[in-house]
Amino acid sequence: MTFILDPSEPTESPLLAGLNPQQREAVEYRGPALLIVAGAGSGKTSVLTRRIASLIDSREAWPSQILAITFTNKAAAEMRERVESILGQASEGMWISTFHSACVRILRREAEHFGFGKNFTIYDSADSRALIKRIIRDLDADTFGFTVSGVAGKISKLKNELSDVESYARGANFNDPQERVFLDIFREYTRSLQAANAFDFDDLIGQTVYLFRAFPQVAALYQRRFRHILVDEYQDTNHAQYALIRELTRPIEQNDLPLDLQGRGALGPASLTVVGDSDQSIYAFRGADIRNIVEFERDYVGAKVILLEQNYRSTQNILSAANAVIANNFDRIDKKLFTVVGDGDKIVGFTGYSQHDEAQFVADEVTTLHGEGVDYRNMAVFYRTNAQTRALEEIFIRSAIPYRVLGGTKFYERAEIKDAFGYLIAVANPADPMALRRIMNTPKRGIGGVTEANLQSWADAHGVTLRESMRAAGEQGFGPKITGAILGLTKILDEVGETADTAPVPDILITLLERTGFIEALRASRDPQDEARAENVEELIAVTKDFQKNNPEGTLLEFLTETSLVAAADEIDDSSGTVSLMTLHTAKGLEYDAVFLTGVEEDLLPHRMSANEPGGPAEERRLFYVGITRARRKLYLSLAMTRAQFGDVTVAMPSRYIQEIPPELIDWRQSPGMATSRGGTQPRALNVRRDGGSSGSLGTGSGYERTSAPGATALARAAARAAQPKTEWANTVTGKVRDNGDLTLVPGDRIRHTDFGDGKVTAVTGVGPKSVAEVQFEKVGRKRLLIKLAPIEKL
DNA sequence: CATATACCGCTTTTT
DNA sequence: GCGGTATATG
Repeated sequence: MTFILDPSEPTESPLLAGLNPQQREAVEYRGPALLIVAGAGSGKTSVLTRRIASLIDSREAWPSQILAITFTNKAAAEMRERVESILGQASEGMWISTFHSACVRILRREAEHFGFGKNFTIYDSADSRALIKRIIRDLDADTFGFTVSGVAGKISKLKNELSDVESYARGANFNDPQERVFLDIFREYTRSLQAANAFDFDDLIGQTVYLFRAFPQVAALYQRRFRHILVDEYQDTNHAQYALIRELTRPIEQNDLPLDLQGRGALGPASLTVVGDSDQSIYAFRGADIRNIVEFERDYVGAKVILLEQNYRSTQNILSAANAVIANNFDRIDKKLFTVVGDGDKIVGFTGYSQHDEAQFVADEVTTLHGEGVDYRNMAVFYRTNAQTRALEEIFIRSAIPYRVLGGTKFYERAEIKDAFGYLIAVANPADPMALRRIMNTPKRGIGGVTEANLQSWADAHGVTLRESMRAAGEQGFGPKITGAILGLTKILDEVGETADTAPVPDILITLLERTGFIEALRASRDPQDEARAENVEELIAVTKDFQKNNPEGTLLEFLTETSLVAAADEIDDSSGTVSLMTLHTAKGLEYDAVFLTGVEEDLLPHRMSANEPGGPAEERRLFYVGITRARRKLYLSLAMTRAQFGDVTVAMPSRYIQEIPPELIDWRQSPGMATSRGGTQPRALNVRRDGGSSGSLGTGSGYERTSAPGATALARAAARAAQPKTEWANTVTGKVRDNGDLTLVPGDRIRHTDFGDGKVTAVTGVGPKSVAEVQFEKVGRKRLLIKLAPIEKL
């Protein structure tokens, strides 16, 4: 974040140095409630950190009286660092964390008040779905048309509204068999979580609210502790989160205080600061309620509102585009971002013939920018859906561009990693049957589905947990081999479990994996993929060692908590020197010198699925707006004319949002209007109806003349599909991955690339499978290629 | 009970 | 174009 430093200003306090008047007021204002309406890039993080620092610096608050809620753990860590660097001291006791992390912390301390243990498991969405799937099967609910995702979505929605089984039942229509069955599922789901000593993601918030409401003396504990509460990204809070803040900012009832503190004068409500921008609200789909911010002044009477409109991040061209786009959302308070840094470069537009072509454009620009001195870590590629990464990754690998995909969080989703976690959870929380089921027969021990079901029904009949049923396997008439296998596993879990609270996490994991032969089984397997799986598990061991190094006192429970609550953006490693690839949602709150916004097409952005939802297109527009405003200096908008979905090719149309940007702000390298299905140069789609006609051609053709391309009209679609082999598009890149084995190249070699044609190697860097050739192609210029994977042959 | 094969449905975004 | 599930076979 940069600030304009005006040397003429008195520097009365370093806390206020370089702030504009509104920012300054946001730091200094004192009162019960403050809403900071902060446009994109208006320096709100700096304002928040300085506000916290100033509260501590002036002795108005101890660090331990501060609770700051951020959207990601990474943002929390950064905020803590910055507060500490301003104050020049550690700020012990300050809570800066996400909603979910803060609630876990509270719940671990207080869970025993209402029938949970502090060692509860956190079910991620995959766990929830697995449980729901089981319940649907057990209740034969699929015959009523219930799907796992449907039920999961509905339950999540209800929990975000703080509904539980009872309150839902009160309003339910029992004449509707569907509703009765849903209620059964919901009830069973809730019961299962309770029995498993587990919370799902939504429970973490909802149950904390329940805890505060049901146990006022517990609430008073936290109301008394947190005197200053600050919430970032307030526009994306849902009802449960809103209620949580509401509970924490309640005046404290005298008789809820411990006796020795009663009668020592009333303690008013904590002061609340929220920061948000309704134009950046992009989580309505998961229950975020924009009214939380719109109605803040009504909820907190006497609240002060401060507007931050000056942008310190982007060039004026980027801001003008952003302003123009968001102005199309009616029903918003008009707010115009401005800057004093000047127009900057134009936005660059590009239309590829396929998503590979588009990806190649992005890769080429990344390489060019890198050549101009822009570090890889200052570039990011955004997209609407995770599926879009495939083409980008393919091309990036071949172009030898270091990149990282955020939020695929593939690692923790891998089966072998979930299995390893299954062992850890089984040790930490013996009541959890889901973890147990995962590992019962991994590695293979001959305990199959039938045995598992028998163990479960014995458990149900005797009213005990699955784990206890396993301990009693000897009484259940299994064969000697199976009984031995069950008891053997139980013994290992029980013995390791005794050290669960004290032993270092890597020791626990290694002991479990060794005694169960988990890794050994993977290594011994003849499936070649199992070797990679074994390596992944080794990687997990490294992760636990890392954790223990950073948290010498860290326990298994803390490790499990930390790994359950990672957000996509937490994975960014600022020192890594890689280009970041992420969804537009993940991009919120981040900023980069150069931003590539890809797939700006109808049905993708706005996404097809959002079309029918009320408020859908407007939310998609905010998403686009968020993407644009992440860019500091260079913004690229790209799209493809065809996109492969489900394997076959579909025609894509430029997004309506592109038209909302004043044309003079965009420099089209290859405009959507340049090529049509009929092989002509009719303007395509932009400002044009589908039946042709002409007007508003954007950009002027330059260099790329196509003889044919997939069609833009419905009529042309069939013809395009039948007639066009990909190879006819000279600028496209084939989707094949190949392996050139040990092919070595030296400068001077001539090569032929399936897409780029002939060229001469000018330099070779790197060793072994990572060696990269720099090639001067005759037609398309200079490119970097990963020798092992590029579709090339030596001439 | 484990392994191999065929098929279906699906993909929006996330803590 | 994939991953998960249902089915058949050893």
